[in-house]
Amino acid sequence: MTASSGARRATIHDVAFEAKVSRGTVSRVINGERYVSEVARAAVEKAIIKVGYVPNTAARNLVRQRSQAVGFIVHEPHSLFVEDPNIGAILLGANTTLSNANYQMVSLVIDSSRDLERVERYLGGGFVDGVIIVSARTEDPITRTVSRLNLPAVFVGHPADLGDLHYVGINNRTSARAITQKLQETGRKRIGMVAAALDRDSGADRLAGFQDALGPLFDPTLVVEVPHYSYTDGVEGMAKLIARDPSIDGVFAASDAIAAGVMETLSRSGRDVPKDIGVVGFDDSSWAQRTFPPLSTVHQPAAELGSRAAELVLEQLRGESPKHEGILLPTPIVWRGSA
Amino acid sequence: MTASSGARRATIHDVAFEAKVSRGTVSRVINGERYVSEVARAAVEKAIIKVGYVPNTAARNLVRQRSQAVGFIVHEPHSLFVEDPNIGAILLGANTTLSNANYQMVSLVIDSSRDLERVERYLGGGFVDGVIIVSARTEDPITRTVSRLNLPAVFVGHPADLGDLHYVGINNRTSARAITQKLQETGRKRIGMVAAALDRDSGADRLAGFQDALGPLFDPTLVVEVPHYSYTDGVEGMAKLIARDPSIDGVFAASDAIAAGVMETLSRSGRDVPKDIGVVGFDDSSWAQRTFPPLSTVHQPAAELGSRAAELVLEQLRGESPKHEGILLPTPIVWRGSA
DNA sequence: GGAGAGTCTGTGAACGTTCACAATGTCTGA
DNA sequence: TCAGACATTGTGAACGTTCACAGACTCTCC
Repeated sequence: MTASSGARRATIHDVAFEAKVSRGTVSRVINGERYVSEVARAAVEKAIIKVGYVPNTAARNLVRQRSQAVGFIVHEPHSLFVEDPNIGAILLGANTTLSNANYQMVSLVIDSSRDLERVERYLGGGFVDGVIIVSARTEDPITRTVSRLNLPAVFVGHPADLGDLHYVGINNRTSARAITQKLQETGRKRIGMVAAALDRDSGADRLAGFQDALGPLFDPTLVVEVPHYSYTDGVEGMAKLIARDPSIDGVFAASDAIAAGVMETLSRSGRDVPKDIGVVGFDDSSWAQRTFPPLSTVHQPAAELGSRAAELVLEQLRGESPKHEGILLPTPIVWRGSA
Repeated sequence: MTASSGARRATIHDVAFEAKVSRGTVSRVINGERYVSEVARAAVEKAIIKVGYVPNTAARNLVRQRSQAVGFIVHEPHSLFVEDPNIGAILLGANTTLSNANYQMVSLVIDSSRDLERVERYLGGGFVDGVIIVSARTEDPITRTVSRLNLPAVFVGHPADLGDLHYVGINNRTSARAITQKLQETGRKRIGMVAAALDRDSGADRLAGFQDALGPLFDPTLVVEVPHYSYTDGVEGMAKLIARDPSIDGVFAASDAIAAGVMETLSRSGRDVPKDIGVVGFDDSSWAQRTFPPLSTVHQPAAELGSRAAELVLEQLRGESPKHEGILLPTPIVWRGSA
């Protein structure tokens, strides 16, 4: 109950009084412990409903010395956090799993070094029992922070210097190789790539996979690097690619948003997709269905990524040390009309 | 500190010992109260840094009888919560303001009646001190719940039956009228509308504003109703509009996402925007810049909506009763190339 | 019939704050 | 010089839980 509300909130004492047992017994019932007789349990359960008892989180957290909260740390510009459907889906997946386990999720966006400091203070202050970290880079200061604090952590994606920290991700390299091969099988000869976020493991691995697939045919002039996985970067990247080689007939875009931008540029330059040129993307986000024709892409199980990350954190919180250091989720190819 | 970490977390006692003052004085310094001498204050501040003290939220919340958290309730399907850039921006604005005031934000999505029950339990359990409610409908059960619990609440938007509950929003009706008039001024004669979400005040008001602008020229056959503010609804809505009157030369789409769908259909039907037909949207979300040509639309200050809502909740939490029952934010028209 | 194991229950202490109150000191003005 | 106001400080109690421990009871088996 809030301060403004008249009625006092029921406590464990009220339940104990109502059920004619002690605090201890009520506590045992609430926490599902052994050593409670059937009649006591029934009486307590009835009393809980009668007085409308809900445990006080603050009191419980105080004595148990934890916060019952998990931090969801996104190391990206604010705007991307809002727009990127991928991050949104990861967040939602994590949130669902955590709240089912009665944990609260606190989102923390790091957009500046001031933010970083604030987040580190927050983590050090014991406001969260564990963290899920999205889109960390290699040598990310946040990685050191969680190591130092000895805070149960799970990364979505896996920067190179993760040490023995846990992660859940996908194999960007083999997935990129697979979809590039599929694109080759449609008979394309001059295949380029709009690569992005090369400071992130995901970006670098997608490029590597692309190169794997092409093998000796790989031509570095047909690779354009752009900073972000964004629509506008796709628009500009494709323009450069066309300028470099107008005869290009296939493009692997490092993300669906980029692919949407790529298709925009292609349509403005009068090229027909997929007749003149085939386009494939990566993520299978909501972008993929907004393009025309709909995009062939790699399905990234974003929501599951989030919920598996949450599970790994919960395992550590329960004191189990997860069997796997990292989990890689499968990434089926979704073939639509764009290639 | 976490249970797994060795070092004990510093408490107020450690600070008091270090600064050679009492608990009470430390508490006064932390909470910025009067009646602390300069020398005591300085000693305490120094000690806090030395021992690395961070207040324990659980203990504080326990004695103060509050949770220091605000619920962010979204009454929409999960998927919309993730995709809709508007809701995302509102969320971000609210989150920023709340965390600056040292409040935590807890997102709660209501997608089913089971969710509703869970959320009501959560609110009744005192887990939040206040709530921000997004996209409630008229006669929404959540409205009754917050009234009953006497929980400080602020709505984003204003369903008809809000009573004396506070809200922050925009004037959908006058904004819709203004942009429709602007579209008329470009010389269009046959103007239609793809209306959406008529069960929501926003949807109904946008339609009303459209009708206001057209006055006697209003022709109900040129209004198509679709369920959601979504891209695919825009695609289908425009197809119907063309079928009803192929000579249509102007469209007001109830949202930017719808407008993007509308433009997709127009491009497939071989119509040029803005030469053959002018299109205007509503929201000024990221969609508006993804279309080609970029969309003329009504700017909805989504982030500010969120932060103002948060401010209103915080005011109530401080015991002030806000001066205004509702706040309406200005909505400038952003004129780009689509009309 | 008594030892020992197992089950069930109640109680005091602790978690780390805030808050009201009492005690002390200092200043001001008559 | 002293009353009263005001500033400053310390202390005990309370917030609502959990947890360890001790005590009581009930079996089982020799």
